[in-house]
Amino acid sequence: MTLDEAKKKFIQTWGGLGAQWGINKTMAQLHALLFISAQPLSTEDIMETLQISRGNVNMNVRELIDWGLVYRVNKTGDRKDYYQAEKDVWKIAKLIVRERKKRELEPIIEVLTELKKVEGDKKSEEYQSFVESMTQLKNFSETVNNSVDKMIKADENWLGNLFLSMLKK
Amino acid sequence: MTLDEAKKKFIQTWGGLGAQWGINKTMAQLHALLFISAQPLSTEDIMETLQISRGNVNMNVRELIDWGLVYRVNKTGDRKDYYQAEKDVWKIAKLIVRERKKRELEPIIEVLTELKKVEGDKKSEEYQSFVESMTQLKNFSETVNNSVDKMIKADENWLGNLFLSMLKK
DNA sequence: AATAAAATTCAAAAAATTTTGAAACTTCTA
DNA sequence: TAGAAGTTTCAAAATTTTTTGAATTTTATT
Repeated sequence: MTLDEAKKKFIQTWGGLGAQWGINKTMAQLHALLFISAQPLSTEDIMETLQISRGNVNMNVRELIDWGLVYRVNKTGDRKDYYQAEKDVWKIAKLIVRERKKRELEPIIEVLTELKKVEGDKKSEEYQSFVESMTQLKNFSETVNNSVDKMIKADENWLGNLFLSMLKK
Repeated sequence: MTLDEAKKKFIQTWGGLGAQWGINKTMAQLHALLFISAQPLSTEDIMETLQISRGNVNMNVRELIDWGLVYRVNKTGDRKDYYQAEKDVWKIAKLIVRERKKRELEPIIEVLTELKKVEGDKKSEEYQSFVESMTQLKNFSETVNNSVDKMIKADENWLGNLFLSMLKK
């Protein structure tokens, strides 16, 4: 397999994977393209490579920047914006986990907290069953939430330690 | 909030969450409905509650059964099939993680292994950059894969230890 | 300030996904 | 084994999501 074929295949595969995780295929492909690109790319570069429109590039790049996965960079003596992806896989994972926690996990915990307060006949099987389900789910969600916090901290310590060891040298 | 309102809200919320994770909204709602239902439900019950067609119920129930999240049960003296969801939240989490590992993580590791073998000018920055990206991603994926294996075997405090074990390799 | 180059927006079009529902099929019962 | 009850299938319709591209806005240059 040549380098170009391999890049193409990676972009396709990553796009497909993204789609299975509720991420627009083009956004995932765009992320893949920037992730494997040694140089920052311009809107034109991306349009050309992925064969998509200017508006589409703009929209998906903005979204990736929102997630913190892509940076806008400027080349001196060039008015164009160039885009560059975060390359550190651990950082990428952390950014995605942090964002999904904020967007999905925290809101669902709020909702579950509300739903546990439902009114009804406390003796009925139906009522007890529902409250029990909400309780179980809330406990689970909170455990995941705490674990994610730990993970984000653990990763920072890991980076912090690395930084220290570099200074010592 | 009454019990019926709470159930409705849970089904809506769960459906929305599923959609953000690449799961068909109806499938997620159907799962929510069965999850909070004290009794197994028939196709008719589900059609009625979610206001969807027979074919739609059948398709989504089949998919949930494939994932291991829903069981088919029979009542004696009744020819209808009834459906019941797994109620243990930790079991549900394990089933989902196991299935996504099999469907997504393992295949991507296969692809990354292939892509690392790309041919090209080993001295070029472009080549080195690509191979480095694939290597990083493959290492990460394998770490996640191993952690998931441990998690599936472990008991309920798996998650607390998951990310730590990922960092320790 | 005028011009040019690039970025952004968003309504409409295209594409993809989901849903429907009636026909076909299966299973059970008398 | 005929009929009834229930399940499954899948082509077409409906809906949702994504993409396009021209008009508008922003930014930089002379």
